[in-house]
Amino acid sequence: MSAIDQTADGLLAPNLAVSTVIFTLRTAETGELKLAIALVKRIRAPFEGLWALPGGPLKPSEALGSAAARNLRETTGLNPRYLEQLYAFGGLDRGPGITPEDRMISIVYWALVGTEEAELALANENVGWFWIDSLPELAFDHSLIVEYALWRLRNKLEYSRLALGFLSETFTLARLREVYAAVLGRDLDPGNFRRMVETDAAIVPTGEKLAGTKHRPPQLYRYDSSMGLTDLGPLSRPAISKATGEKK
Amino acid sequence: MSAIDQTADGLLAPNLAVSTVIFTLRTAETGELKLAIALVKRIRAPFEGLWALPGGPLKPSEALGSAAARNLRETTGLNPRYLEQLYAFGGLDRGPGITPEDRMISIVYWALVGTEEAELALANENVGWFWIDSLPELAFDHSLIVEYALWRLRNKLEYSRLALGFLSETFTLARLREVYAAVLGRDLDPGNFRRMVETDAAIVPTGEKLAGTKHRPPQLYRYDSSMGLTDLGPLSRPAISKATGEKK
DNA sequence: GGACTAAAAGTCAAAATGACACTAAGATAA
DNA sequence: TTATCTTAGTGTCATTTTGACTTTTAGTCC
Repeated sequence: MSAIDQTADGLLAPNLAVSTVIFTLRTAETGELKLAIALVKRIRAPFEGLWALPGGPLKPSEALGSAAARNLRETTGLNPRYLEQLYAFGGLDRGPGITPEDRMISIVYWALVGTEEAELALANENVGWFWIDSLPELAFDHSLIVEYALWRLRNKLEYSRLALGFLSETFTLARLREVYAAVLGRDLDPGNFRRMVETDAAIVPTGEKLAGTKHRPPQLYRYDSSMGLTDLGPLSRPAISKATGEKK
Repeated sequence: MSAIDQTADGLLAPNLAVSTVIFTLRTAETGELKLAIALVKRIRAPFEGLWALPGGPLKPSEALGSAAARNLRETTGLNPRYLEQLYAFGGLDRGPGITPEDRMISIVYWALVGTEEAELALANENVGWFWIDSLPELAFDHSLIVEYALWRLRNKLEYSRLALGFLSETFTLARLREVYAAVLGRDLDPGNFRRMVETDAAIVPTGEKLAGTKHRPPQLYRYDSSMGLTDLGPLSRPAISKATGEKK
């Protein structure tokens, strides 16, 4: 049961796993949107009984991002709206009682899933959503990982369209503003927020209004998905050696 | 010589390597600073004879960042001024002729080394500096990796103090501006640049001036290193499971 | 002393930002 | 039928930030 094996050239190959921080927004009892993540309960040592990030080993002929997406589907039954690599954690101090022999390299992704879908996600005694502001004790160094993922999410939200990853096809500006408020943890001025969104060519009015409110009916907007939620630079292109570069 | 081995639980563990994109600035024949990276020549298949990023396997009880720093020392004889994880590349299409059995996961770091030190770095027929704007054909998907590292460097330069990673203890504003120009590939207005730097409390005048110029002697500045070159968020803290969190 | 060079300081208009006030369009209550 | 409530949507204004540019300063070189 050792996590380490001898490779052909005499070096020790540490075990490799892919985990994902899955964010969603859910409606709290107070009626406001709140940020939550998906956790699974560990059913074996170490840290048996504690909550941890969903994850698993990497399959032999599986790309890293595919492994994260598969894992997300298997634990929540959902497809991510957005998926990005977060960081590779491979320190030797990833938890008390972890010896260098048990050493584990985790390639961690983070994902956004829609508010509506998240309600339908499978949840049982071993899988569940947890409010980001009141997480239980987590296994390994997963608390740090979640903290870092949250930091990235908050940063990116301010200079990208990531917020749309939480919403469905059409939405009102008030709803979009709620997303920002929930993630950033502070309210935004409605007027200034509207000005900001209107300068973004990727967010366009549908022409229809949302009926049934007890006040003036708001305009519905749509996201022009040809523009992408964020700028990943060269990584958005397929990975091809410019050298002998054929293949597409 | 297979790159894959059977682990105890029956899964195949892919080989894992750590590579680094090492940036420096060097003085070109024209006298201006230009961005360069360190490459090593491959002495075995695949891609034998082509240039590649310096890297090597991860040692059993070595942290990922330590492996990158060690590797940097071994290939250039230098210590990095700045070192940050870039990305984990683990796709199945990392180069022509690479089968799923040869699959390799590369955890790539990027580093900055000082302009002065870089001149002293070891260079022979198998290691050398290459101008970023005229790279040779690279092995594997290393062209993409370099492109991505450059994109990150350029982005971070604009909202951090990373430029100082290329310079030594004291420097003039003109020199610092040269660094920006070299990395970003465009000139900056001297007046506006000065205004920007002067709002940064981490860059302070030493009180001394640089003599020997054929014009008005410029003020020397120093970097207050208590502030850090960039904000890495929660990752700047030591990784400790909040759970049973002792250890420092 | 005059020409030359880059340092350093200053000017100014345009653009972006933050804090508000005001008007519009519906539902609901009197 | 009219007043009230609530949020949508528009408009204003002062402050800050940004980019382009001018002027003055302190040295070297001839």
